[in-house]
Amino acid sequence: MRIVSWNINSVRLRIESVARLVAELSPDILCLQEIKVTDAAYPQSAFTEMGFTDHAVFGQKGYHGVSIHSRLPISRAHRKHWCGREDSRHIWVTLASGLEVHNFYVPAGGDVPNVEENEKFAHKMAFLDEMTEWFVKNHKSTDPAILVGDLNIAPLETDVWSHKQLLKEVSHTPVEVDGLNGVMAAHKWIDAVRIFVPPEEPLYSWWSYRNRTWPGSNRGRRLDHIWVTPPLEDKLRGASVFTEARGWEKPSDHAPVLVDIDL
DNA sequence: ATGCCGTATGATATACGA
Repeated sequence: MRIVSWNINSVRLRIESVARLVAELSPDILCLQEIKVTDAAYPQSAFTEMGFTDHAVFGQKGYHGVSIHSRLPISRAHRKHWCGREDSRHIWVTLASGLEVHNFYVPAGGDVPNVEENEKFAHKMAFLDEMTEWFVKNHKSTDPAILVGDLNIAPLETDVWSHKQLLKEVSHTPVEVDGLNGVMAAHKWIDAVRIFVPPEEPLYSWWSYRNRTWPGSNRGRRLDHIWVTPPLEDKLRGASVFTEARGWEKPSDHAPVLVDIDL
């Protein structure tokens, strides 16, 4: 089974890019973030044409929004609000097999990495704390589960183009990395991509629009992740970032991430 | 410190992204 996760940065604007990705990678499950559209205006028929039979959308006007499309039967879809807000940042499905697939869009966190000076950063940190508590309380790490999404944090030194220069940049500050590692440790989440791309090797999934950083200077960050619980570790067969999509016409600033699991 | 570019919106400027 192949799962692909992609921050699409407007699904309506890039629906043809999604179709191209599906044609090239043939995912069984496709998870999108930043769809930036309401449920009512979501282009669901395009996904049916791509071969997906089951759909789950958690949209929002203008901002955020996440969706899951599957060729395998979805038994239940769930949508959850976080931090007492109405944001659409988390949708998850239970497949007929019992496997859960969680799709997240963690808050970006604004510019200033200080919870007292920056309300957006406080929201990001609170979101991580809630994630930690929620998974411990609501799920068992001994059950097979997959978590994907734009987590907006690059945890390893090799997950950014310059560890030293980004230590005080939101997405790579020590307090965010600690928060993300806390989410992982509490539920025994395993970073599937780093099983196949060694931690010593630089790996990015996002390159800013604001500088001409791609592909020339390659000033990227690995903000997009795929995690699995321990029962799935031995079933992992591959994982990678599909970097070339960042070079397509009118690209998203994020590249897709994919994992193959023997299920 | 700022701009760089891109997206969305009761939009011809503004908020947001990270």
